[in-house]
Order: sequence, then structure tokens, then C-alpha cells
Amino acid sequence: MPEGHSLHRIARQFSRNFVGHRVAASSPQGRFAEGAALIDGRVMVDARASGKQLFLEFEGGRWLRVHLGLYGAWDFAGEITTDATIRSSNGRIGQTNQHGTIVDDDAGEDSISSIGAPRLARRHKARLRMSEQEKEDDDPDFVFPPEPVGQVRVRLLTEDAVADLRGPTACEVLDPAGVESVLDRLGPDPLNDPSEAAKARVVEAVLAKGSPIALLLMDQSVIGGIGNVYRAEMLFRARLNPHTPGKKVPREVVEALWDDWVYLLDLGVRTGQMLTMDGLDPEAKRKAMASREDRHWVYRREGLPCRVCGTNIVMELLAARKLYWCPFCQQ
DNA sequence: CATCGATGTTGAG
DNA sequence: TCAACCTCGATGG
Repeated sequence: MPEGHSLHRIARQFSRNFVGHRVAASSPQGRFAEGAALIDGRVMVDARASGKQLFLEFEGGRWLRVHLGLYGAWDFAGEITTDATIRSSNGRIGQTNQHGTIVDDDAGEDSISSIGAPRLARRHKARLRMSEQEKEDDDPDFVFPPEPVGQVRVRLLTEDAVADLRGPTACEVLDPAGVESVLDRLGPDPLNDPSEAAKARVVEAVLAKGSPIALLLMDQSVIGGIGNVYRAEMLFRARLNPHTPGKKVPREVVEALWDDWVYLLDLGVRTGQMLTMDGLDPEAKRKAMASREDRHWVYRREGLPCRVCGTNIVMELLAARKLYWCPFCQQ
């Protein structure tokens, strides 16, 4: 479920609350007992995402690789840092207020924060579920650490924070060579590598293939992190027919798709939401932030009128995934 | 309360 | 091409 922006946010959560800390690793469910033992008692030294994959590095060159798949999730709890929307009278950020210590400001002057309050981060006792959506629990009276609930594949515990992994599609401990071989099979993730070389690699990969651009955008060996929502929205933003073979897409359009992913991924990481209708007026933006119904151009809008031309949005199955597009705008 | 479907990937056939 | 993975919010009775 989570697309690339979620994984970068999860990696950031680990950076804030786990990197630099010694971690007790266990598998309450039991299915990952051997793997957990390989990292138990070690200090986490790095946390990073590439595409939809998460890599947590521990002392001694041991890496935990996690892929959340369709419905995996990380549950954080304890003294953790969460984004908080704080209304500020003078618009200044980076100060301390009654809500806690503001330790991060990555919202700045973007188009979303200009609509309303800036999103800040604060460290406090909280519970936070991170999957395709993020949900913060408002019960401040839970005991730490909480009992594992349900099937927890891995529990990572520091002195004051815990992270529970449930429902992953992949969870394994790798050595550096193993990490390298996984990364070698992944296309560029613009948040890790925004270079012209990365862009060129994606452009050449797309232009070399005859398969539909709708499949190539979701091919993680071509480009990292795009899922079903961003695919549909990016193709609409480019006014591109999803069935266009990669090699028939004009080079400048492929370049524009990469540039758009650079932009959308950054926006998604900063806001925690898949915002794709940023070109609208402030009122429409506000609605997009407030409601999932008003958030997308085409995704999940089968049978509804296109927001631009009024033609009914169509849905078709492509490689067993639902593809939404406007047959008039995207000719 | 039962059922469905989902923002994903793998691997069997 | 499709089932399996194995979670959980949304939906309907």
C-alpha cells in the first residue's frame, strides 16, 4: 500500500528516534526469531529508504531490509518525534512552544504550508502507525513499552522508543553485499539520487522498452517508489495515454515524468499525503488536504466526470492492478 | 459481525 | 495469469 513517500517518512522516523541507539530486537510472533537475534543488542547506525524498500543498518555491517508490501505497517510508540500542525501567529518556525520541543522544520515555504499552519515536529510520548496512512493515537496514558498486539514480526526497542513491524512482504537481515545486490535491481529513487545521470538512466530505460508506460512507471527496476496512485495521477498530469509504449513516448515527456516524480515525492515526504492536484487554487488545495474524495485527478474516480473535461473517468485492469485515466485528456 | 478490497510483490504453473 | 501473503478500515446486513 505505501508508495515511496511513506518509506522515506518511515526512514526519517527511525533516524529521529533509533539511529544512535542500542536496540533490543525480538520477534514476538516468532517467525523472525533467528533474524532478530542477528541484530539484537546492536546500535542502529543508519536508516534509509530506496523506492518502497527500507534499510536499517546496525553495527557490524548487518542490515535489516523490510518491504511492507500490500498491508504492512510500522507502529511506533514511546518518546518519539511526530509531525504536529502548530498554528503560529507570526509564521515563524523553529521556536519552542507549549507543545514541546520543535526539533525539525522541513515544511518551510512550500505551497501546502502556505495554505494553513506549517507542519512541525515535536518529541513527546505518543503512538504512531505508519503505513500508507499515518495515524497518531491520542491516548497519552499507555504503558511503555506496550504489549505487542497481534502478529508482530519484529519489535525494535530502545530505552524510550519501540517500533513494531506487522504484515511485511519482506523482512530479512543482509550483509553489505546482500544490500548491494538488492539496490542493484532497483531503479533510481530521486530522493536518494536527483542527478542528471539518474534521470538519464530512467529516460533510457523507458525509451528502450515496448511495454506500456503505465507498466513502466510502476516497474521498480525502472524507477523507484511509484505505486498505483502516483502512476495514475502522474499520467494524467502529463496528459499521457497509459498504453503508449515506452519507446513511443517523446523523450521530453519522459524527462517531464521524472521531473514530476522528483516534485511529487518531495511534496509527499514533506506533507505525508499523496498530493497531486497542487496546480489548483487555494480553496481546492484545502479540500484536497481535507478529504480523500477531493484529492485525486483520476485515481479511484471511475465513472465520475474528469475534473478538466467532464468525460467519465475509466478504469481498466492492467497486470491485475486498477488503472484509472481520462480517455479524452489522455489521448 | 461477516465480507470485501487495498497505495505490492513473489513465485508456482 | 493468478493465488498467496496475512492486515485492517470500510461497507453492508
